[in-house]
Amino acid sequence: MKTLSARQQCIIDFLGRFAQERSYPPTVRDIVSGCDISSTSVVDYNLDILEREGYIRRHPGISRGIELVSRVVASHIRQIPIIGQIAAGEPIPVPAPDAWDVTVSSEMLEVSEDLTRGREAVYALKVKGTSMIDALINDGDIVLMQNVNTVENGEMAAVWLKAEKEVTLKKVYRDRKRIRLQPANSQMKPIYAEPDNIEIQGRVIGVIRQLA
Amino acid sequence: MKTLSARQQCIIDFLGRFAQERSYPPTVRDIVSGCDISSTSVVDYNLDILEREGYIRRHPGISRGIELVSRVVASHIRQIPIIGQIAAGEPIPVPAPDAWDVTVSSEMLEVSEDLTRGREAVYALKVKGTSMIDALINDGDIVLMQNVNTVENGEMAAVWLKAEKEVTLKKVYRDRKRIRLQPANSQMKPIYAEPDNIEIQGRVIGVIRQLA
DNA sequence: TGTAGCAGCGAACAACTGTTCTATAGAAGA
DNA sequence: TCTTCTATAGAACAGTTGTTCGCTGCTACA
Repeated sequence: MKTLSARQQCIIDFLGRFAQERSYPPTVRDIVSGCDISSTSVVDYNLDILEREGYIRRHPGISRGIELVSRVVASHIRQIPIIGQIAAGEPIPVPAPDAWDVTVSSEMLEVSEDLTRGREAVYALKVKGTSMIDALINDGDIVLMQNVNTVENGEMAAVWLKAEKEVTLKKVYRDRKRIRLQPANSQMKPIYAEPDNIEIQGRVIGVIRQLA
Repeated sequence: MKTLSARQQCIIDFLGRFAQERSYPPTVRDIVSGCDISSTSVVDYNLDILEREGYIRRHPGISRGIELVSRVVASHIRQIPIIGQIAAGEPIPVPAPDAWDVTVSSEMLEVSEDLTRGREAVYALKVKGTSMIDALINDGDIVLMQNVNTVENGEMAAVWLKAEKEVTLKKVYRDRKRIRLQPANSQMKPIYAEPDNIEIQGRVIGVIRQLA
């Protein structure tokens, strides 16, 4: 990427502002008036350069067919339903099939696609209490979960301990016969469980914490 | 809002899909082919209804001038620059004024407005190492920071300990003469510091962790 | 049976808009 | 001085696109 001329910088800025205010891209002639340029061909000329340098993407022959590539990301927003809470003493709520519906769930969380990585069946839970401290998760945090019944070795999961009637967030490892549940905080010791005492309730794919 | 006809529902869906895939709205004729309609006037007719019912907004005479109002979501998204990393042994990078620029920063993070709460001067840092464990922050986490020099009592801040040449994330309390730095993990003990040994480098407003 | 309203169709117009062509001026280099 | 490259300007063309108009078929209702 070479350095941009003042005019090219102005065009990039204008593209961003325009798309922000209205919700569609500008025409070549919009840019003419927005950047005090006196000919559409000058805009065309500079847009070609900006595309060659990778700042924008053009769609030939299509009106308003200009994309700001750094903003492409903006369209990859995902809405996640917050379907309940997670606490040590109770199993996590199993998401009902219609809970995904945007209109049904009361609270929605908006995250970028690169946090969910395109996974299906993702939902969110609010953490109640400080029992997940050893997973580096505090009271009030929001946990992003994926609705699965099994996890790979080493993945963080919500595990229901049947005998203890307790849910815990741990990294799950299969050691020979037993299951090793390892806290995210490596300073803490793992606990071991019999395979038929645990139930994987979901995979933890992320944590979001809001302070003050 | 009345219930929509199948055709109107199809148009709404198409508007969403189209804007998602490309990053500009469709033309009337795009809708014609996208919804198997045989005349542009039918689209025009139904768009008018959709606008009257409040589902979309139209910009007369402007090509691709159709906004999906229910997807206002896009405007609740904020782009945060990831300007560097935070580790125990080095001061956190002070954001240069132009680091906010979308085109300048290499990596951007997208978060919903309710995470930043409309604050100014917000940036993000990637956590390097496990030295922030007592703040319940792990290696690889992303910390959302606000560029301020002072914080309220009890707020989490990035504190530079001059003598120790170390940055740490703690809740800051002013106790009589000394400053008490309290870990987020309430099981951990606070440390105390002299006022002229510390420098507030920013307020921590959130944490994002991505697993597996 | 006649009327009114809704939904759709096809064609056409006029404005909008991307693109191209020619020309000009300055800077850099041979 | 001549050439080349870059940046700009104005004009024109052709395809794109929003909008309108007349017409048809259907249903409901009196």
